[in-house]
Amino acid sequence: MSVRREVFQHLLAHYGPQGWWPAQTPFEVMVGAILTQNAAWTNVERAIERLKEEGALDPQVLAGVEPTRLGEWIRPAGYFNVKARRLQAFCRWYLAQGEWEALSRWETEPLRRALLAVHGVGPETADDILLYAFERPVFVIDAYTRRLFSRLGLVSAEWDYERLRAWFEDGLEPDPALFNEYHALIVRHAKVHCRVRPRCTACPLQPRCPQGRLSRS
DNA sequence: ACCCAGGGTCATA
DNA sequence: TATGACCATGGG
Repeated sequence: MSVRREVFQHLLAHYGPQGWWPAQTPFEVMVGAILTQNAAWTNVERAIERLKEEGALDPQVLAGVEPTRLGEWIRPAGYFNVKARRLQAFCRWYLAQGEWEALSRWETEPLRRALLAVHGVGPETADDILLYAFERPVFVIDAYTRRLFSRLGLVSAEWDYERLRAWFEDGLEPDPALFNEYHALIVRHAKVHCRVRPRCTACPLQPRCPQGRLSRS
């Protein structure tokens, strides 16, 4: 069994299933993936709740609304002017491609490249969408994943996004449910254990639990 | 007061 | 290709 699989088993045994992505529809996943860029999820929840209240959790509505008004709706998520433009750029593309039903028939690689070509969608956001909205076996790399696995000594801190993603995908079965749970568990471990309990007395990854802060690059 | 949060774009060298 | 500035709210 690969070490990638072992770490997963430890995390799952310790924290249990995380039930990601917390959304009712694939489109809500996509909106959340853009809104959560460098933002706390609790703030994103407020923004999404507001969109629901406004009847605006819909690509047609989001694409057509006045940008300043959309900015007010999503203000709690931070960077609201930037994210209003990103949401609208995404929705225009999403509608032009025929929404989820048409996009779900694309192969994963072309779909990934198309997502990356949308303004405001970078590698992590694209992979969030591929994994959690389209259930494709794509491993999401975030700052927590880098920190955890580099401090475990399993990867180098110098590796770029694509190399890290390939390392995970090459060492695991290409199972969307596995990748779903794994990424969620990494986020849970970073938040609940390393930040809230910095002394690390009951770490599921003993004896080398990674601690410390994320360096702001 | 500072640090961080489920990042990405753009200008510059 | 690789840094750095910039975006902005809310919680600990």
